[in-house]
Amino acid sequence: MPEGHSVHRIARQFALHFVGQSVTASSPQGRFAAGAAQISGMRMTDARAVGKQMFLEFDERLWLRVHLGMYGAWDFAGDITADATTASANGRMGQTNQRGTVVGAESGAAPVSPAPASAAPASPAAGQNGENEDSLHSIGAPRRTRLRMSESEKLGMPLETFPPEPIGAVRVRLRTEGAVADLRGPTACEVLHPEEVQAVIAKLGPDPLLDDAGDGEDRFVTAVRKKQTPIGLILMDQAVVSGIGNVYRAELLFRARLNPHTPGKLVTDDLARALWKDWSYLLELGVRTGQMMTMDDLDDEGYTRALANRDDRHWVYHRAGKPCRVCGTDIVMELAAARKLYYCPHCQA
DNA sequence: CATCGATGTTGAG
DNA sequence: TCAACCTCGATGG
Repeated sequence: MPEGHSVHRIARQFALHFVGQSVTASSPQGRFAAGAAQISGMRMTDARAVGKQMFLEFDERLWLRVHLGMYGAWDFAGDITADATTASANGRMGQTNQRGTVVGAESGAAPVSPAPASAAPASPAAGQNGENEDSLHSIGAPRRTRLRMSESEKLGMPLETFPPEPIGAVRVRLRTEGAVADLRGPTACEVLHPEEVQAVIAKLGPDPLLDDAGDGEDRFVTAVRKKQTPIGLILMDQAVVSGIGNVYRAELLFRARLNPHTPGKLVTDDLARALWKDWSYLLELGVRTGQMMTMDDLDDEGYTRALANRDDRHWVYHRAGKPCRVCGTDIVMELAAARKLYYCPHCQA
């Protein structure tokens, strides 16, 4: 379920609270007993996200690969910094509003001109290292609490006892002295050796958070413009670009005013580059705020509404039959590769 | 309380 | 192309 931004946030939780610690691994559900035994007692040495996949490294170069798939989720509990502040003003970035195209402008063919990720001003007390983790720390000292991380994040009840009883079918429990992470419902969960991790990553397209400084954009543009496949399908292809899911797919296409059926070959170089830059922007925004906010440039009222209502966060996703926010035309939904694809037939003609 | 649908991927046919 | 995987929030009665 989670698209790329959530996985990066989960990896960040592990980096913050587990890396460097000795970890006890178990499989309360039983299905991962053997794998858990392989890594239990080792120190976690790294936590990384690549697109929708997460890799946790342990001593002896053993890696745990996790893909949450449709329903997967991690529940954290214990002395963790629950990042609940993201939905507040903290998540509100400077709205570099040089995108007349998106707000209410009906300027048809104007390509996306998203603010580069780096241009979004960090909030006042931004950390050094280029990391913007103020939202993680702003809540103060770690609290003994629960935090569910799937497609959305929910703060649970404060903890009475530690560790808490596993709830439901927990495939893996990772535990340090002060914190617990429970994994349920993943599509993939396996222990790998470094070469196997490399093989998985090699098959993945670029992730803007990892490849932005390198050749990520060029790899993306080249791959897109080589294909006859409709761009609406290409954006979902994890071999072309990592981390985009059904929501970001629809929203990126709308923001670019690009028809989903356009063959990759016919997407101009400029437009392909704009798509990559917009994905970089939205991903960074999603990681920073914990929200899939694909309509930026909202006024305070709109922002409040968007936070309250999931349905007010997007241009076209999940809005079939509703009027386009820009031109009023009914948003269309059609199935593409068994996934629901939403777009505005007028703006994205 | 039962049913539906979902922000994903794989593998069988 | 489609079922299976597997969980839970939203929806409706």
